[in-house]
Amino acid sequence: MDIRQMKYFHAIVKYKTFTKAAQLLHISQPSLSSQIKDLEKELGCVLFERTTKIVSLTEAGINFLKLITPILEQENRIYQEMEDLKEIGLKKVNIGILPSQVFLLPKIILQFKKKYPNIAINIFEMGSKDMEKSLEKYDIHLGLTSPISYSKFLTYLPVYEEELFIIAPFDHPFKTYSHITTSDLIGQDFISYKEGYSLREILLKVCSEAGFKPNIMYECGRLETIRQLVISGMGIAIVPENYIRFAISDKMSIIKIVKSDIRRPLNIIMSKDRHYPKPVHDLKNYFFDFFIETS
Amino acid sequence: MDIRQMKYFHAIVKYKTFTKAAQLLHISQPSLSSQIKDLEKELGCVLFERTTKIVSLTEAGINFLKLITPILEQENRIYQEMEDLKEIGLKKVNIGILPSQVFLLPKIILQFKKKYPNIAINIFEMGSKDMEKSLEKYDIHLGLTSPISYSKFLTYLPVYEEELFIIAPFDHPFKTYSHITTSDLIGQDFISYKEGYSLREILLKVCSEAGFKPNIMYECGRLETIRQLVISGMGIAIVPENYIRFAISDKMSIIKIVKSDIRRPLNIIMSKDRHYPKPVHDLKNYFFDFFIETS
DNA sequence: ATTAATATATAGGTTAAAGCTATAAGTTAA
DNA sequence: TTAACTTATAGCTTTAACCTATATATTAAT
Repeated sequence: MDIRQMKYFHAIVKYKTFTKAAQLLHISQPSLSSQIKDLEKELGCVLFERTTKIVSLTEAGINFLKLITPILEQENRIYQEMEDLKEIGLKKVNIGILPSQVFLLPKIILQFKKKYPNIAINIFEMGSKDMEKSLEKYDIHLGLTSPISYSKFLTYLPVYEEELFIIAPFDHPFKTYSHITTSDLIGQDFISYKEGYSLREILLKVCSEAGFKPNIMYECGRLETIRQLVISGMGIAIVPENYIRFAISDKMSIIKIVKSDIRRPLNIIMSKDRHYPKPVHDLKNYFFDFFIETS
Repeated sequence: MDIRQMKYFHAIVKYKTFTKAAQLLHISQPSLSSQIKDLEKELGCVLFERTTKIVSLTEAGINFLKLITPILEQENRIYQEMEDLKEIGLKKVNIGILPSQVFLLPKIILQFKKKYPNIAINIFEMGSKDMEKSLEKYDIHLGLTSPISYSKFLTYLPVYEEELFIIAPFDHPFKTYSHITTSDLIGQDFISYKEGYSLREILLKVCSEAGFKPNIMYECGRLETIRQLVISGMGIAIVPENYIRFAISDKMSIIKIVKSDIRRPLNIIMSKDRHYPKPVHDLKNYFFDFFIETS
């Protein structure tokens, strides 16, 4: 099967005769007949009921018509989109980012937009696991993440290591603490990120450092939800430095964790086997510089 | 551009080297290189960044990958579906029917299912105009309709002529009438089908017979809505015989229109230039017989 | 630095298939 | 019966997909 044959078939459906279709396709009528014959042989069923006066579609032909239509449409789209791409070079940059880091985007995006006003930035919020998958599927150009595993298809560029904090309800005993050590956390109820998010791994690591398993009351994928649950008194949660720096912090206590070696590494991750256009590299560097400046 | 080339491209993406991909495709490495080169020339952009050690996708390559994926998927589907069709011959029959006639379907479908238990019947309710369009697009095999125009691509098989009735609110003066003549309708408020439905044309014809233009209070596409509006006292409506025969009739008055030559013709319509399989012809005959039996 | 290994690209010839012209065979309408 | 129109067949030509052999380029190891 062949797009060319599909187009031939389509033309016959449109013009209702082989002869007319062949003319419009700029091929001879015998060639067209022969191609349709080959196609029918390959599919194992007759597509047209031919008489000398009229050509009609068989049931199989109708089905085939319905099946090839999206292919022909998509083929046209390919030519158009590749043409667009040639002119602009790059239409949009897709970036993956952890929910805890979205707050630092405005500054970076502003910087990027100044240099590349015509390139759109698409932001995809997701956890560490999904970010690696998205990169491998070429859905995003680069990601800012805290890796929980390492893929050989990706490059990991460390940019920062975040301190960790505890957020607690306003009336929680922790409100009087100036800082927290890991052993203070024993016996507390926790709100945690779900599987595939690095903060979950961090929580487990921190607790295992103090020698206990955390009592996780609730798991979710959105930082805002965690904040609401903490405020409402369901438990305490671990959050990273950048969340504290940029998020609204009223109605809850924020206490730093000290005397722990555990930090949350932030990496920019990119595909190894992908050639990136300049704007993407620039964006990567803006991220990198941002962390150097603010640390 | 060519599905074969798309498959070649896809294989290189998958196996990351030309040599490996060529092996899996059962062609030589130079042939594969040449094909990709041709493809790149046609598209006007480079798809791979090649070094001897690694092959990486360019931005254009990523885009191309995303664009061809649906085509490759659809191609597989074509082979599968055409294979299925060969075995079963016909998987489903699509019929178009007027909303006013759906009530007579159960009996006909039962009859059809007895003979063809493995063929599904898809029912599409629509107005006369849409039914002709659907037939011409091969979306339905046959339609039961009351034609408001005649297309040279369709065959029209008259099967019945319906009497016409008026439905009116329960407290409407018509409730005492044993029958209605067209002149009785002067000055009434009407609920009508919208453009493209034959009952709208019928209403206009009936009123013009009595020499006036109807005052249409509300237009809609669903018979059930019309019934509700009539019951709630918004106006009266013309309905055909088969609606009266099979629909629930409480909470409103139903009065026959007499001394009018106007009937509502019911036709089975089919494509002229389409080869129909036997089950469709049988279904057509079931419709035909049904009307002979019940008239 | 040199060499071995491994990758893609190029050159030139072979083969398969898509194309052509000419003509046959079938159908409809005058 | 014939003229006009259709699709199908026969046989040849041309295009392009494919091959092998070899060149070129890069990496890794000696």
